[in-house]
Amino acid sequence: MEDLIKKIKSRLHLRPEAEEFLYSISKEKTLSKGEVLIRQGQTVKKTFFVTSGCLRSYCIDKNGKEHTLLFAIKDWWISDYIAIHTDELSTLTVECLTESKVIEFNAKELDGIHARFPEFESYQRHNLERHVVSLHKRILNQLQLSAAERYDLFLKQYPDIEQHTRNFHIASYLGITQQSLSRIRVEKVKK
Amino acid sequence: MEDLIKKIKSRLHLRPEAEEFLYSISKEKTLSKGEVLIRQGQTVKKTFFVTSGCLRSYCIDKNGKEHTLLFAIKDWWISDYIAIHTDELSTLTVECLTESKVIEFNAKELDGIHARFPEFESYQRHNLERHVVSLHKRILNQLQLSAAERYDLFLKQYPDIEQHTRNFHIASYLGITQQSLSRIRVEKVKK
DNA sequence: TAGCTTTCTTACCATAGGGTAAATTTTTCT
DNA sequence: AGAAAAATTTACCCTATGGTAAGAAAGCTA
Repeated sequence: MEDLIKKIKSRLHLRPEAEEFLYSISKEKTLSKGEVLIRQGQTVKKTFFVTSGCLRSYCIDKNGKEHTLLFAIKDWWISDYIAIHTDELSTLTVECLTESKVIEFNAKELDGIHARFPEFESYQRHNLERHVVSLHKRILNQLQLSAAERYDLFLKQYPDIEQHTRNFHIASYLGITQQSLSRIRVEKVKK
Repeated sequence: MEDLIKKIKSRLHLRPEAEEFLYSISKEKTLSKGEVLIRQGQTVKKTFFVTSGCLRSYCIDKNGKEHTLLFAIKDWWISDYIAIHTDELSTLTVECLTESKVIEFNAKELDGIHARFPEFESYQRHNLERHVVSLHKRILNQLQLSAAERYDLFLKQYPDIEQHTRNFHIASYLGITQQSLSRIRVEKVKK
């Protein structure tokens, strides 16, 4: 929990009452590899702040293939925000890729922080703006880069994620098969 | 400008002073087809609310190919949010696809509305949350759907956009060439 | 309406990446 | 450590999409 408090404090004066509120609605959890926090098709009420380890969110398409939306490591949030903000059933599964520690929140309760402590509004707005920017960039990269270029960029942008993931997770994030990724890796070594 | 005021009022009690503030920092513009509002490589200070017509934002890759990030029609906002929120030069070009009317804002000035009228914070947070959801969905669609499926979905989701755009614009949004889109359209008719 | 420009279609061949399956390597579990 | 399971690599062929180029259609402009 200290990690989250520290992260918030780096950008916001955190009143003791607000800190207390956060403690009162959070639950720290240690998860083992393979554990599933949210399962496609169920209702989603929770959101998670990662303090160690690595998780990913992905969907399973009609042919049973997995497509990774997001990896989350230390200091990232993860959930199914599509489900949370549209009140639909989850389209995503969130699973643990390594033993991890997370802080669990009920998303609605956490959202209540904005009404109680309005200073969180602009903090959260800023977080969302940055998230939007990273999504815009990802879409543009997907449109204009080859698979090999996307892989290079991934390694450069997220060196800390690669350590925790299997290649087929990365492939499913890049939008290619693991066989293609394997070929790309071979070509890289040759150079 | 009434369109924007109306849109805001549908979700927020808009104080007269806030409405006045919006008027004081906005400028209505009529644009002709082909006009460029933001050009790749320049600094970006403006953001636009569309009241009629259609615009798009796109980047040009190292081979000169265009990739469309967004179409904007009535009641949508458009700018280069990557540049605005990272203080970098624009990676995007924003151009008019048809004669259009927009309301122009200086992005920083507009941002000041949150400090002056804090009720806009949660309004904007909600807008950003919905935007994030649509971007998540777009990424997942890009990962799991074929080009033909993405085209069908585009027509279904944005019937009002298709009227204003050329096919090669849509192709560059879907991540395919206009020749491929042409083939897909032929196949659709056959069925 | 004619002429010019842009967009769309079609055809051809090229290529990046996919699907299946088997062999190999790595990881996990006991 | 050794066995079992999972992941990766490799090979083969296949398919969706790309690139180029030319002709047809549509849209603009005078």
